[in-house]
Amino acid sequence: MNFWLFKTEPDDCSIDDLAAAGGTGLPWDGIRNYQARNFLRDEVQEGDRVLIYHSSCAQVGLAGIARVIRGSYVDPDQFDPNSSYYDSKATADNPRWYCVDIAFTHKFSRVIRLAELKNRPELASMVLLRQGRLSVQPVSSQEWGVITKLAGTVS
DNA sequence: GCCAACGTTGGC
DNA sequence: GCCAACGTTGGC
Repeated sequence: MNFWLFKTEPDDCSIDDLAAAGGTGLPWDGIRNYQARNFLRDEVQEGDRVLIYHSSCAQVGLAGIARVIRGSYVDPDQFDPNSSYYDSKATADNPRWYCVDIAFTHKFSRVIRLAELKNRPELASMVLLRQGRLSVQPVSSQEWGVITKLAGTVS
């Protein structure tokens, strides 16, 4: 069982949207970055836990927790010319992009702000703080522990 | 809206 | 394979 952080713009899909989707969860699709794709395709597995990060919004930071309920499968949007995630170079025989399904588990009682994460020496090595522009990234079990403690959540 | 930091593309 | 030009992410 591994830990991850997924970024999302809450205007697009927020922790509340995930909660509204219930146990069926939502496909985490539209990832079009190779490094993120490789994590999704090769490493993210059913049962893994996911921190939900809200980006490009008023309250940037960690909003809650989800669980992977379906491991990697081919992202169908890449074949749909009407989708903004369409990729003309992807074929059924040779798909480029993958997604997973996740379901809501927990919403933090407050957003743990990016600034707060930056202030924590224990979190200095978080991928989030060291590398920009990566929307799917690993989280260590130690970092997970620090963060859930900050959130006042045991999960 | 600005802009820094990165990723991708494409000419050579 | 290098690297300049360009596009995107994402905090502020």
